[in-house]
Amino acid sequence: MVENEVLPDDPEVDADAEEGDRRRVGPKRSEASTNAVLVAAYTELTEHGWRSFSVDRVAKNAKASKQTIYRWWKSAACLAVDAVLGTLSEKPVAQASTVDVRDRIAALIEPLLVAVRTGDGAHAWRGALLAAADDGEAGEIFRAWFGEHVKIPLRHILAEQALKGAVRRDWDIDLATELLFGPIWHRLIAMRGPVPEVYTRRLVDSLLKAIAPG
Amino acid sequence: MVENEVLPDDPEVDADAEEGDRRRVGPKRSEASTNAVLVAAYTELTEHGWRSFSVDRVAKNAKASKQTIYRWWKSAACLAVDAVLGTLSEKPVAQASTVDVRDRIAALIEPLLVAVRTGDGAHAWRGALLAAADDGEAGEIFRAWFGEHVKIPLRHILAEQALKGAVRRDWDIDLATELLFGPIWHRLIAMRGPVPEVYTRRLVDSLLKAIAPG
Amino acid sequence: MVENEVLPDDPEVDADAEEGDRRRVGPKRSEASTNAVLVAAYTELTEHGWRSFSVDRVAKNAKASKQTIYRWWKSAACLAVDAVLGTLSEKPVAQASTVDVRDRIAALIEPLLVAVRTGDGAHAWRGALLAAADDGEAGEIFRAWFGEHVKIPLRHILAEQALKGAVRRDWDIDLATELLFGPIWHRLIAMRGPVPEVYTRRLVDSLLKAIAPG
Amino acid sequence: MVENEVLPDDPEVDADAEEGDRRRVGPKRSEASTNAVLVAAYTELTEHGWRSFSVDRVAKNAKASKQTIYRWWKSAACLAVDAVLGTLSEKPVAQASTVDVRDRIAALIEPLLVAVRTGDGAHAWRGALLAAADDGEAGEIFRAWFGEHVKIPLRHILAEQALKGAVRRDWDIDLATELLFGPIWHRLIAMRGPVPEVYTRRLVDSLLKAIAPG
DNA sequence: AGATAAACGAGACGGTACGTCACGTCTTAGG
DNA sequence: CCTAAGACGTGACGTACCGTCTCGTTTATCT
Repeated sequence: MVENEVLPDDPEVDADAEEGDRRRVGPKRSEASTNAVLVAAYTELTEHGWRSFSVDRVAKNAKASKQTIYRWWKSAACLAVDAVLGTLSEKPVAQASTVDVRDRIAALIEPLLVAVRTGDGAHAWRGALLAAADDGEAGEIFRAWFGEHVKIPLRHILAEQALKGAVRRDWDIDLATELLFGPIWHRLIAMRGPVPEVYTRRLVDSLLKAIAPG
Repeated sequence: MVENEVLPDDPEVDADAEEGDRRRVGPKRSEASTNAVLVAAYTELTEHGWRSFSVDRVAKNAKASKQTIYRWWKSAACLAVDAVLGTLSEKPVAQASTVDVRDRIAALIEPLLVAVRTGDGAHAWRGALLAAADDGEAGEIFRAWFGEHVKIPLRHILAEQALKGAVRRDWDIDLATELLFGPIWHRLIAMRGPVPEVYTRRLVDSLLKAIAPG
Repeated sequence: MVENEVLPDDPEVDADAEEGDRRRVGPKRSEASTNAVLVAAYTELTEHGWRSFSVDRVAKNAKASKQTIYRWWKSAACLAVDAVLGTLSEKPVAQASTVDVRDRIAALIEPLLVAVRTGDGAHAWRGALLAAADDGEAGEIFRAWFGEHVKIPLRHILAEQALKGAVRRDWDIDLATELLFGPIWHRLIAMRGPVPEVYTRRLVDSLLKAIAPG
Repeated sequence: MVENEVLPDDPEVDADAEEGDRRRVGPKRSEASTNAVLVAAYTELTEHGWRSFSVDRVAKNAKASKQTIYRWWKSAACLAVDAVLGTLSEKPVAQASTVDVRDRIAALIEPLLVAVRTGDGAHAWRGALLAAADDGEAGEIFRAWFGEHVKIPLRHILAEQALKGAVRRDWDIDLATELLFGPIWHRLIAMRGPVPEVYTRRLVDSLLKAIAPG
């Protein structure tokens, strides 16, 4: 789950310091409220899209106060991005390098492709994308998630392939990610349509062809 | 220039009807006003982005009344899309089939790539895309333009190549367009950044490799 | 009725100028809306008092928008004062100097005393007073009204009496008004109670005694 | 000092009951905190007036928690009234009946008149009055104080004068107090201005004249 | 010396209202 | 009949406070 980081500065770092634990007092962030807001925000995206995304409505549906929302999320856009990213599996399983490279790459786009298969999922993801494109902070959150969950794993995979000579020498991680995801955004954003069911193989093929050596 | 078609009633159809010359009287649409609105809308996109796009502000800056805007454009999104698309050259010159295929494909993306090279252009195009993604009508306008100026020309080119055997038999126009444009959207929308200057060749190459026969 | 003056600058002044009529175009202020707001504001005062006076509620009850309220009144306090002062008879009839001085003075406080006789009236007037005391602009409006409808008439009356020798030479209009009205505010504000029914004579007597010559 | 009575239910009543001594344990009310809150509340009144009086701000400035404030004062209005009344001298010295009656009456209004001479004092007192007028409980507190420190002493004085025949037979304590204080409220509330420096004599004179026999 | 309980600072929470902004519609007067 | 100007009802914005509540810490008194 990606959020505005409010972590209480890593207590274990100085926990064994003699006495200097200057810990917060007072009530803690309410988990129930947080979850209700995230769910309501996701629903809001599916029902009203990004342009008509209303924090008032999210607050009402989550039985939360607007103040609570603005306390933990910098903007409506951040909330929208967070709500959608949070629905994806927390951590992609690190895959052994013996697995077929096609499958390993496919695993990076599969969760997203599954999510946008349904109408609601497509609406929500389109909304999150638009929010991330509208708002600087939300963009940061999205790109941070994208870097961690996509770019870094993909870089590992391709670096291995490069060692084997299966990838041209001047391969570029940016080119690779945009070949994998660009087509999805095209369908989702520019064409405003659903993303077809059988699509994974096509994307992986395009990528592998484009960066094949020779 | 793409606009909400309000050209009603094709005057020549019933002009010579027996006495139906119920022709419009009064002043015609003011060209000056139209242009001022389009310019103001473009500026609005570059300065405020799509989320904060304000028709009130456009009207004020264009010294036009809101009524005038709503008379000729169905929504703010339509206006935004129209304002941006209108800045592209009216008609791509139909190119002889003798020209190199790389250059002919490049000509389809070149105007867009040139436009988004500047910060303002990137903001404006990003805004137009978001508007088209937000709003059904605006999406139609965008896709109509895209079909006419990109998809049809590209289809012609690829069909010719297919005849020469330079393109695999199962080539698909949708796959082709999304390979050409997807990466641009990825940079513009998902990464919220500028699009690099030397990019055309890379896109054309990716496409040709992906649809190369064999 | 006392309001933020938006009078269209006295058109008859330059109406007969040859051509320079730079008149406003566009819709005029809606009388219906104005009245509905004033009524709702008065009711709001009687039902919730000044501290809990809510512009949102006034707007809702008047079926008006908050924008409309803020367009014509500088603040909630100004609206509250205006709503209450507007319920008093527009102009006190100018009275002949032959009428008994007691009655002429009584006529200055009678409308107010009648108004605060009922519970609602007392609540409303208390609210208006508090609003005028809270807010600078609202205070101006109240004092302007007070000057015009009370101080000036009272000064005339007392000046006449002074000529007859019925009033001491060093009479002071401020002293006079505060002797007449101070007791009312004491009852209304400090004691938070109603103002007794038979009260006029007492106030007039106190005043006349205090400024009697000798 | 006038406060919401939170006396711990008269312990001596049942203290010697057989085993009912369920006495309080734990820390007592913190005097430092109480004073800090009262000072902060007074400052808040002088700086923001009553309408914008904020308990949050008082708590922050007093380095107290809101809980502590709400534990000891029923409402913001009560706190405001308490903070202002607390600044007046605790007990007016009971004056011998040989002192001149003018001076004895003057002593009842002098502390207030001195307090409102400064800008801050006038703001604070205006605020306290408005708070007392807005809120029922705060009004009670104010009127209780007023009864004890003004009405009762004044009644004694006037009763003595009545015995001497210096006051008309139908004198009324309410009339007397409102003649003494009404003018002050008029200046403070209705005119929103300062109260002039030389004023005491005028008020006492008005009162004595109004209730003089004959 | 515990154990118990209240007071305290801090501050999160569900709410209500604020005053502003923008929406899309409607009204007026001028050309 | 188009246009500029702009008032209107609607509704969302992001902020400020409200009064209640939950924390963990700090006293004070009672076992």
